[in-house]
Amino acid sequence: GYVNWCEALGTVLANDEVKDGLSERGGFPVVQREMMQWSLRVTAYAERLLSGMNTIQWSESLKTIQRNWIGRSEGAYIDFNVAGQYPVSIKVFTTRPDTIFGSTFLVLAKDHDLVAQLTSADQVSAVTQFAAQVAPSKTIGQKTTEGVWTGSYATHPITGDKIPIWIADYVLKDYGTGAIMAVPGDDERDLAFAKAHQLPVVEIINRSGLSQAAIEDKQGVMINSSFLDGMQVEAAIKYILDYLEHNKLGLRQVVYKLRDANFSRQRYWGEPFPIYYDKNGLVHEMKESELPHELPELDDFKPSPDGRSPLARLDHWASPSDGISRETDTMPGYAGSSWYFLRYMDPNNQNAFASKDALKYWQDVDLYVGGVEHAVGHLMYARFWHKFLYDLGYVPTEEPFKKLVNQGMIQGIVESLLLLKDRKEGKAHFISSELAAAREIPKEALSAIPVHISMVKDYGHPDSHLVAEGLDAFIKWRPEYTEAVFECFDGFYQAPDFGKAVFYTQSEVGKMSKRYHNVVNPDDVIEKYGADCFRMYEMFLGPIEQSKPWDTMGIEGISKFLRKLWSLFYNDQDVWVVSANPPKENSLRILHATIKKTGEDIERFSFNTAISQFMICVNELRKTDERSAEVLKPLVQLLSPFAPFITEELWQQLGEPQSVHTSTFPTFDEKWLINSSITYPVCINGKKRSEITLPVGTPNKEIETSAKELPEIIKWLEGQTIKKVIIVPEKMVNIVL
RNA sequence: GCGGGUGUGGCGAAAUUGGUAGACGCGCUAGACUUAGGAUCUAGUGCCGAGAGGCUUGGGGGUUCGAGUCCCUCCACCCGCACCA
Repeated sequence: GYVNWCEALGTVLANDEVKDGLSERGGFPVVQREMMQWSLRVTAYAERLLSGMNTIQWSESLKTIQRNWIGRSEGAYIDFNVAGQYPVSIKVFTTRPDTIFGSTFLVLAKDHDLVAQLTSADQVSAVTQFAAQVAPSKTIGQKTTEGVWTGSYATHPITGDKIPIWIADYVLKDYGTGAIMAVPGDDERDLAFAKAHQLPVVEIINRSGLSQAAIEDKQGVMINSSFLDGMQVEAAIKYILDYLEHNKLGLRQVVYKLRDANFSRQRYWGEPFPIYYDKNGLVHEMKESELPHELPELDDFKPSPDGRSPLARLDHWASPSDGISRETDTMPGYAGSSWYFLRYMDPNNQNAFASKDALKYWQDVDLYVGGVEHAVGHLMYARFWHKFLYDLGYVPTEEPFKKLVNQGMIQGIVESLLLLKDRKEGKAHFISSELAAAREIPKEALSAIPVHISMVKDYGHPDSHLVAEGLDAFIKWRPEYTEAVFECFDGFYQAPDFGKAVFYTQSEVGKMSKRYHNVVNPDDVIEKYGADCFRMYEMFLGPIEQSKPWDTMGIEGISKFLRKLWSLFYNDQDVWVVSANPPKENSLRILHATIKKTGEDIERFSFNTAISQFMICVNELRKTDERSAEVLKPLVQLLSPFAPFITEELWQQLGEPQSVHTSTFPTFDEKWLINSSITYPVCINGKKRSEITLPVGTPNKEIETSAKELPEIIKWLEGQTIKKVIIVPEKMVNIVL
């Protein structure tokens, strides 16, 4: 069949590897090309890939992306006979069979198989010319009404009317049947096309009385539709489907956008297929005794110019004996990524990918953390693959990934110099962002020229700016601006003398990208602050699923925290200060509160709040001068998933022979969490005016009396009548006036 | 156009079940120590106001003793899909 061929990459690609007619990797043009290829029948699992989503804990957005990709629609096939060419008929797909009486013409994709046969002699030149137009290969986002008449007519299956058959760009060959019955009375695109080519329009749905109902909404009453007249749309759909099926004019059908996935690549690096062809070209599987089938050694990995795999050049391998040839294509990357996690369950097994026992024990992947960019590629194929293995009885679950969390992207700050679009005396005129704001210069009058963040002083700070060195570096980097003037608060500066210029940059949150020259290399951060600090800061930035900007300055907060933590163990003379003395009550209270809070936070992936609790805990412990091992040991254990290196070091210094990472997470003791008194906020009409601390178990009556006696409250109550007093146990007091 | 999501201080954010909005951190301000400070420590820091006090979770409305949280409505931004019949 037809496949996505990318000349530049020298291989075919799966649909999810093609975006807007270009290869996702490299952005090279991709064309349709007829080739003999292996493909995975993912479509056979479309329905189960959809229904399975109800059983897994994935984000709604990710599920939606997969649902859109599968693209299920329920409708019908309807046959239209071609007038004068019996028994030729055109099968169309529609989700709105109820609108059949409004169908005034048919439209085929221009590469539909019947086009040549339907084209009349006098239309041949028009049709071939139109078909030959390099289809603005998926004219991105643009609707078009281009098309031509084939010269033929179809017979309306119910009314028997003759309706013209057209070809047009807006009907796609690879969706449905590649042919539609156009209903300009109820479809925007059909209507636009009908208007452009003066084709008749019949209203078939009365929407009067319906407010602003969108044209696609399945609402309204049928009109001009013979026996359907007067029915509501939903009822009409059901009725006409029964009618079509009963009279053998059509068939209920569900179609999907999802297509079978191409599984052959003309590359060296990939699993070779355990397949060979005999002299008649028939396909055979390799015997199990011949497995594993491994890639042969090769010196030159480039594809051969004829579009065949590099393996095809290796004659003795490709044709091991007379009349026998091997499959020389290899499998795509997603072959391995669809099941590697199963192998982890039993990595040394020589007989199977994993033993029954291992599979029974491990089952599936409990938690998968990954980027949303895999939504329609890897994550879809892995689910398909897993269901297939399940059907064969090789895995115990239908879904591979029970719970999935999409981590957000770390963004960067884009630092730009503002350039006035109007040049000053013919020279480029840059203006400090403070000045531009003060003068209220509109955005349209300015271009933002991204500047490399190494040139910016106080990068990430609100006052980020360039001084003389930065400006020098900038014009050296962008010589076209050598002559430019830079307007700062205290006047104009120009090369070569930037003097004491302070030129403020515009700072915006955006992607970290080479294009914006704002990529922060983790290696550099780790070099300066250490891996623990880097890791913790990434967790501290915000909720895991949210994209958030990297703020270089903020990392100091975590760095300070780790130094404070260290200072609980070593004083500033680097002397070990941990003692075996028992801790005081307050230390135990904060420790156990921290065990509880961070344990719960970890369970709900709220790492940023767990870290904030660690900070509170360390700050509290530092206020005392006790350095009790009884408190510090569990603290090190709590922190070990967050700062694995520093905690391992401290753990050893605490005299533990085993790794902290094999120790068990501490448990909290409820008795250290119970308070003897409670501080109640006292509100008047829901606004806090005072507070009062009372022993636990104070009866409501007493709470109320005490609250009313507070001086601030007395003041507010003066001359007012109390309507009621609400006391929420252990929470608050609200006096309603 | 359809679908998903997000709007809270100068910034990143917290508030888990309708109950003290702004925890924690950055930044900023003042002070201490210091030859020095881009180190450390202390205090302050939502906004308006001299103060009393008022205002405040994108805007407007509602339910409630009480709303960031629930309901209605509008707006802005981000992401995905997009001629899907």
